[in-house]
Amino acid sequence: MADKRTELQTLAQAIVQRSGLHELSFRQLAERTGVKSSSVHYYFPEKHDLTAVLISSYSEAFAQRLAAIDAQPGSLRRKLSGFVDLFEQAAQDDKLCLCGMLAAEISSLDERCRGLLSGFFRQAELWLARILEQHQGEVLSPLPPGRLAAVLMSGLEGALLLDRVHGAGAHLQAQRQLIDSFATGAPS
Amino acid sequence: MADKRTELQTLAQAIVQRSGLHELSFRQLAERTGVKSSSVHYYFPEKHDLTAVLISSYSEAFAQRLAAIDAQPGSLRRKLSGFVDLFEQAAQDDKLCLCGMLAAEISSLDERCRGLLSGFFRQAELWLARILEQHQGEVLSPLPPGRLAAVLMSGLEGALLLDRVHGAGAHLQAQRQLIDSFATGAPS
DNA sequence: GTCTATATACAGATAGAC
DNA sequence: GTCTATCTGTATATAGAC
Repeated sequence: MADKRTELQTLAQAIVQRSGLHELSFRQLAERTGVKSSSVHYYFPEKHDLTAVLISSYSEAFAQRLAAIDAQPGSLRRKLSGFVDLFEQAAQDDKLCLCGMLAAEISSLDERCRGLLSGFFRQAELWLARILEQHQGEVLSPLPPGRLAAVLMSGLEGALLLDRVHGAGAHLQAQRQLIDSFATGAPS
Repeated sequence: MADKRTELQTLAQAIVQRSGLHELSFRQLAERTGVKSSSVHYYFPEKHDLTAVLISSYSEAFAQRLAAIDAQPGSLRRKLSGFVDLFEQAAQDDKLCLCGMLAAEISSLDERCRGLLSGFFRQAELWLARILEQHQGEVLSPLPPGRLAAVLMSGLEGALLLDRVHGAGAHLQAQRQLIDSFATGAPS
């Protein structure tokens, strides 16, 4: 681990993705990284500060992965499959999307964090809508790109949620089949 | 309110649907119903007991609404629209589905509650799959009923989640459009 | 940067009087 | 059934020494 701040942040993110913001405590964070809770407050004065950093860095990492998908050419189906892979990675670690988890806990977030959260979803859906528009010839659906983007984002966040309760990956798999049903493997 | 137990249960359900299990405390529950927290423990000895009752009664009420949809004949599109209405009602109250919320908080549930939660989703998806199968002539989708049921359930739970953050009902609306795109209004 | 020590608040839960 | 009173644990957060 590069430094203590990064170590704390990485652990905090994993805890939120697995168990939620309420299971994240400065004490636990301290114990599991070998410092005292007051030291955690040195890096992140208040819990809202830590939360905001988590959302920001998660959004940034997500954006980079989207850029990586953009970088190499491919069909719509291939690109959307790459998008689903981002969620699959979380699922296989028994995690939710950080922002999906925080969306459920929105009543505990301050205004700043709510804005960052909203930004994450806007970013993801704008990316999806743009991809769908760029490959419109490969879309076998009457839904306009923005609507289809909303369907996919809801579906993927919901699939992560439900697969932890029930179904052993079946919900994410069903989302893949939905995509295959409207995205042809045709020329880019 | 019929009796204190019912009053407590009703309030508890609303708190969980709006803010989650962690925001539900025996103290708050007591204050807002005019008793002391020890009285709440009289009705629900432990928090897990209250949680289990909430899930059970929510599942039961949900099943009754599904039966009401079954009761009056109609096209697939009409029935699925009635299903979405159940989620729409929660959304307009700024609530999530109780079980969607608890799915996010699964790490805080005991085994009994997890089983009840799983039962809720199984029930909902089996109903959807049955409806899709009964109206298979009206389904314009290559996905088998079970898969389509999983897609819809994920999508609706996710839509409730995302609409609270971002979009003012757009995600639920997009789910309705998805349904309209594959469910013909054809004869029942 | 990390520590000790502490303030303050609130959580779930129980004992026992009435 | 409802109360008072209390136990115990944990949370966020801060002051100030080193």
